[in-house]
Amino acid sequence: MQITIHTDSDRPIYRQVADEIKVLIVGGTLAAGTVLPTVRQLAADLGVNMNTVATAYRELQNDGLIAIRHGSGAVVTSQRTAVSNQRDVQRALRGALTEMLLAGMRRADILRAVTDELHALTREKS
Amino acid sequence: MQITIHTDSDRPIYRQVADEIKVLIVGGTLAAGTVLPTVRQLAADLGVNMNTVATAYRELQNDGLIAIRHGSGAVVTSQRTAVSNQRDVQRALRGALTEMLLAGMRRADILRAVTDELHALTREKS
Amino acid sequence: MQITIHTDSDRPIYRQVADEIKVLIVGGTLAAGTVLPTVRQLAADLGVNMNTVATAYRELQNDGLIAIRHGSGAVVTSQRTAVSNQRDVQRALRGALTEMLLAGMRRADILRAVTDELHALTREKS
Amino acid sequence: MQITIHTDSDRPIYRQVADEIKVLIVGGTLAAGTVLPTVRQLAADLGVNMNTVATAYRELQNDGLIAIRHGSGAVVTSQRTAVSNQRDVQRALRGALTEMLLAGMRRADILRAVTDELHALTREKS
DNA sequence: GTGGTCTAGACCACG
DNA sequence: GTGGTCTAGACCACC
Repeated sequence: MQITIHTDSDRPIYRQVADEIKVLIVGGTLAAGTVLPTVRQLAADLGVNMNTVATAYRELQNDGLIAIRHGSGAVVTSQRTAVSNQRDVQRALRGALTEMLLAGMRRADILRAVTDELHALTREKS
Repeated sequence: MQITIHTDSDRPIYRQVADEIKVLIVGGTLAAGTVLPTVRQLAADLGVNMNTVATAYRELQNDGLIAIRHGSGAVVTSQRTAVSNQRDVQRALRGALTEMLLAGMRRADILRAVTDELHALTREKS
Repeated sequence: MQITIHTDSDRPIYRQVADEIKVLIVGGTLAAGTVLPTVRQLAADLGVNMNTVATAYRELQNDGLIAIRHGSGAVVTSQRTAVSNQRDVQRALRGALTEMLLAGMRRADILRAVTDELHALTREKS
Repeated sequence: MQITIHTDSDRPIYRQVADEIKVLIVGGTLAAGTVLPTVRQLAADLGVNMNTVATAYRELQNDGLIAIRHGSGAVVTSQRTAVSNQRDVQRALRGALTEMLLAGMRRADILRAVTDELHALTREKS
């Protein structure tokens, strides 16, 4: 499971972990029935605290995307196609565009940045 | 001033306020020279503490979007003096793209949403 | 950590703290990776409120000089990630020159002081 | 009396006014015995509040540089050659240089900026 | 009356 | 235990 976290970001690590896994599930890369690594193992892989991964898994469980089986890891349970609503999307998108416009970026710059970052994000998860 | 905040959101209130005003300025709704409500006034309107609004205003001032003059309120400055750095841009962009991926949007959907919103934002500015 | 503040000064305490740390970082006394004291610790040392130190740290974070990680303190980042904009530069420079003119220094005195101090600052860095 | 103030600066207007006059006196442009404009007139010239100019004059009086004569303006009284101490100078200079180094400016850039700004400051007052 | 700053204390998110 | 945020209230600088 290829996950990249940015410790220097202001987004909580547990959320980065959860979000990356969510994207994989929603995107179909992780099908229902797939077994996720144990909390302990993923924590070791990422070099983060076990609590952090546990929190991420708990969030995934709350979203109904995985089932945590005591002693035997977690399993992807859902085929949900969306875990974010339109309002959040619009707010985030508008904020990002505003930031880019403030940076003096032109339409072409913005579109290029979007495709680049999109490419980077989805490639990391392949 | 049309600002709505969500106390139950996980985004800090001061940031919600700052971001909303930022969008209004970049969108042109708040033109350069416009006088913002006083800290106390806006705090009363929103039902939050004075300091919370003051923090939001300070952030806008650091971004160069408004000028705060002791004893005489805050005014919107020219957008040309504003600055935004690459870190802020990347952070916002990455967050927005993640949000869209979580909504189950595919590459084409995302690009369309970006161009649409970009169009909407810049059109408002005229 | 050698920091001294002057409560009777007209410069805000949080800015004094931030500026002193900034000089230490740029001068190389605080190298990248160095862990700063916790907010509570430094506040206790200086005899000021926690929030005051937190404000100073936030300013340093906004400048990209330190990275604050929830639950695990603040560390000095590489100077290369730091940013400073033209406004800050001009403001500081104008203030310094005015101060020197008020001290009765003439053009030659000022230029010599600048080169001397510049030499001292960059030499410390090695 | 050629005085320039920057309302967008974070330095208080009254201090800008006071400092500019101080520089003129310390620099010898305004000799002892010279009569300053009335508070009312200078306020009108600068487009600022009368209180602001009055505060500036009061500071000059406290520094022993001028004498305020009730009803007949203010007169330069001193030939003091310095109204700033070495500690303030060093602090301001170090802060400005730190800011410029953070902005990525090289030695040559810094020296040029200093001479440029110095020229601008002293020319304004001729 | 305006914003700036600081304090004290509280609660929460994070690791 | 760490930092983040918010509140309430106070005092000060500024205009």
